[in-house]
Amino acid sequence: MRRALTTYARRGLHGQTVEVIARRILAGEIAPGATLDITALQAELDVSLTALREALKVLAAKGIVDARQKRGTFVRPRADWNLLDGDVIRWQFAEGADPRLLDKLHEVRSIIEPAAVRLAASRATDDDLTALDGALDEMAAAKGHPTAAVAADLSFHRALLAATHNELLERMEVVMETGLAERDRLVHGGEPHDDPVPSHRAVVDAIRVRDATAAETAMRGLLEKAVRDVEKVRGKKGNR
Amino acid sequence: MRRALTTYARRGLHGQTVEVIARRILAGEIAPGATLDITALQAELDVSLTALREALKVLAAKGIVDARQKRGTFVRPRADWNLLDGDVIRWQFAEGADPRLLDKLHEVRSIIEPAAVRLAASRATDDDLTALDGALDEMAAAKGHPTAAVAADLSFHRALLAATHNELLERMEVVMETGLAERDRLVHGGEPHDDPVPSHRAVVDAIRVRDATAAETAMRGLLEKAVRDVEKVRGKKGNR
DNA sequence: TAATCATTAATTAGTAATACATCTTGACAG
DNA sequence: CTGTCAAGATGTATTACTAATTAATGATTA
Repeated sequence: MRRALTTYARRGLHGQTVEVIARRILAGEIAPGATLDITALQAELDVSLTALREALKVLAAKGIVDARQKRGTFVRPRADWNLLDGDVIRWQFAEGADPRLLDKLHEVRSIIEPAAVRLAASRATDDDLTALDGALDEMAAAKGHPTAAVAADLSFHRALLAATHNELLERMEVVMETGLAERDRLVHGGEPHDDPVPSHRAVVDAIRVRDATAAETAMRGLLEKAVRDVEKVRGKKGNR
Repeated sequence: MRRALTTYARRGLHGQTVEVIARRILAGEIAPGATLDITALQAELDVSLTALREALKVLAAKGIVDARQKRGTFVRPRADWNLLDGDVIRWQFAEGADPRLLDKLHEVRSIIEPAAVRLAASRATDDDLTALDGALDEMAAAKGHPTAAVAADLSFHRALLAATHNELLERMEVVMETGLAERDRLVHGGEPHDDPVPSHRAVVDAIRVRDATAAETAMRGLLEKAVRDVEKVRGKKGNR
């Protein structure tokens, strides 16, 4: 059930190096098109050239930087970044994040999930349903424990995507994961929430009886509630 | 307009090393869970340890391998792979590809694109429409030139996703790109095709007049045609 | 005996110095 | 004005080494 938060290995000195450079770029501190001063970075971060290069290879693999002989290592245009990469999404939230990112993530989620429940309704196996029930139990048990509630929410949505039996849809998890967690973080601290279990159970029940339309409707209900929750918090905090 | 095919830098000896190892893993030659014999690989590919390690960093960044001290470098379970990464998708098609991958890609496409045209209908700017018209022109000019036709098709779908003004949706391009290209490759060689321009123009026209429903309908028509084309070819070739 | 803690060994992580390959720039010739 | 070639800058790769991490093993102690 437990899952790694990052794809690349974050262990060791080298992992920190990746994080530091990535956050600088993602926060806009180093702008697209700018060439990285390798020697300065090396001195500042106090790492060897080899270690630094390995860190940059990770960023290159995610489309963030590119190294060209004689021209240097530079930040690629944002259009080339692998925004569907879990690490890239996470780094964006780290600092100076565009608040609209959350809306964009939600937009993707509200495209994927209604379609996903339809597929789940036609393809879910007994194991999938067991996993979904498990997530509901987890959600019920998490009442009053914000961290556990977020984890349960993620479990539910993961189980749902898994029930589509389409690997690619399943991996959309990374897009939703951070958004979901961020939303939960934002929303918590508001008034105590109404029990999320019934609304989620409605989705599972519809999948169980293979009623795609009912499942989709129930899911759209969840999505609308998510929007209302965020709007409520934003309104309170005076954000637009 | 031209765009890099890979995200990581494929230049140099190192780039080849990544490709070789990636393809072996993606083709199943090195199974998930297996530990890589670094020294053997080094000898076989005739590269230095450093170069090999940098290549492995690229794969690590895409969630394909993980290196743990004392335990070795091993292939991560497929569930951890960044399947939404353009390189990973491309590598899967390279050899021994699961034919169902194409169906999965199409499934994602048929979820994303109808939703995308709805958004495009409400958000497309004049520039977006110009880009779409340009893609239609390209498509018209490409008549009889398979390669150019594929390129034009890709331009169209890219312009469409761009018109949603959601970066994340825009990056779904990588998921569709390879699938689209692969489908076109598969389908060409069949009988001469009917002109694709009118059906695509219908989508653009609906977007221009901001008729989301008409745009969605037109898009679903395109998607169904895509399915029929592939089925026709598969039936002919005796594939199931 | 069973639990705990220290030792060992295997393997990746990191350093450093150096040589190599290749791309860009710009000079020069046609 | 255009193509070719040389120089130099800079990323790429090699080598050899040391450090850190951790699974497994064995010793010690309750």
